[in-house]
Amino acid sequence: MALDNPTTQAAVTTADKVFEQMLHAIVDGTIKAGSKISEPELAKNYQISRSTLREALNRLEKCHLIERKANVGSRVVECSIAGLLEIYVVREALEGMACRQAAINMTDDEILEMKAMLKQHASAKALRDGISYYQEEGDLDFHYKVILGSHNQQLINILCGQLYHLVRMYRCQFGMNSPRVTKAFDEHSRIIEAISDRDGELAEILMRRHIAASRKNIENKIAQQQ
Amino acid sequence: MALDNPTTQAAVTTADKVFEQMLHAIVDGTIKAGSKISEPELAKNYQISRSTLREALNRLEKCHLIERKANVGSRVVECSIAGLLEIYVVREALEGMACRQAAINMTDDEILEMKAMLKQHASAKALRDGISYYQEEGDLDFHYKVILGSHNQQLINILCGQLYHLVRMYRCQFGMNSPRVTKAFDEHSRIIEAISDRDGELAEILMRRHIAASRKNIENKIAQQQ
DNA sequence: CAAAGCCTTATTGTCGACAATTTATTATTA
DNA sequence: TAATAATAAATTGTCGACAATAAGGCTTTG
Repeated sequence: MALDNPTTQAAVTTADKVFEQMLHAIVDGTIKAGSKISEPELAKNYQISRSTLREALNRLEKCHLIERKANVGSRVVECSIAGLLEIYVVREALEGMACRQAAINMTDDEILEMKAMLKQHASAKALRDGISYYQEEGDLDFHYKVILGSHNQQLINILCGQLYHLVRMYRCQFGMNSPRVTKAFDEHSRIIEAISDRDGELAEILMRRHIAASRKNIENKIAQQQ
Repeated sequence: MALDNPTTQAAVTTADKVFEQMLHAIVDGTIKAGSKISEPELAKNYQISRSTLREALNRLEKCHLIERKANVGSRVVECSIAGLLEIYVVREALEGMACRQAAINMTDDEILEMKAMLKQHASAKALRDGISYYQEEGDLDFHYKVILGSHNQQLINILCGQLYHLVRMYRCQFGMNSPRVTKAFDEHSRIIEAISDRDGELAEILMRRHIAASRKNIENKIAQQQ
């Protein structure tokens, strides 16, 4: 499945399974943003012990999806405009660098794969233009592939392991089917081109612009609403 | 104390205290890099239950200081040249952006504080030139202040909360008293100047060069040794 | 003798209960 | 009545024990 996280290995332990269930629930808002987490209640719901639940909570905390205070408890993070913009700033820096590294470190096979993926997205886009949900998945696919292509384990961990869960949460809860799909698609093409040319400097610049454009798009939307 | 982490609140629970003890032990190599962690053994050493120890281990995992495999156990991370260079790449991207944001978001008071700190470092440096341990602390102080000055919670969490423990670990275990102290000091000055001028673009460029210079310095050292 | 399979041992994952702390409620007092 | 103090309830932190899984040593077999 497109949105599965390439850094997480298959869930073997029950804590892992509960973690994944809660992950989805938090991302899609079933467990509401900002809500308090009651350990006894959730443990009963999932029919597990509190120890196991706490293990799952620790994994969620690693993704910055919940926050814990000693002797007080856990809360799901809030989704605020300010928080969203903060994430964009981090993404601009990190994915820009990931893109530069990808231009250096990607294998030729990986580049071919990316081109194929983009071609597939192109036809899917032609098919159902405007409907953006699949495009959103495609967008994440693209960004994942670039990040993985950096071959930098730290970058991969931070971006795919933690930050992207938050990104998905915001996309779900703020319902972003942006009108940028077509433009974003072109930008993706040029980025792949730069990577293919092994031009790390250009690749970084293009990726940073690509993400900054998304951020500005959001900022404009907000400005309009007010 | 200079090296204390500004993002971590005072340790109240015993798991917190054990976490801090293990943190120091791992950073300075008392608990060897790459070594396996035996839960029963450590629990006995610290005279706590395994549950509490596991809580501490989870915090260490959040800092990427240990790695866990399901049903197998935890290991302290290895310190490799490749791993160190990976961190520099991430720092170049993130601290560069943090510096840009600091130029935008720092208060005038914070900027004054940074200037004062630098002046203090200058006198301390004149006093004991060449001895770099204190300078290392000063260096971390400087970088911390810039990161905090970004006023971006995500940046602060990633850099101060996780990555900097690893940075300190590498510094301790690879024993880096680089001959770059003087040069680094000048670079710090120029960065603060750019921030003071509210020139985010320049501030980012200077910080990226500053970190890239450190990375290249290491790469050269390695190249010489071989 | 080497390799595969089984068994023993040790380690990790999970559970339920108790202790410590916080939060909510009630009672008291100015 | 409002604010404070004391008390009760609930929640989190910690503990020790059991179950499930993996690692190491042993036997067996080709």
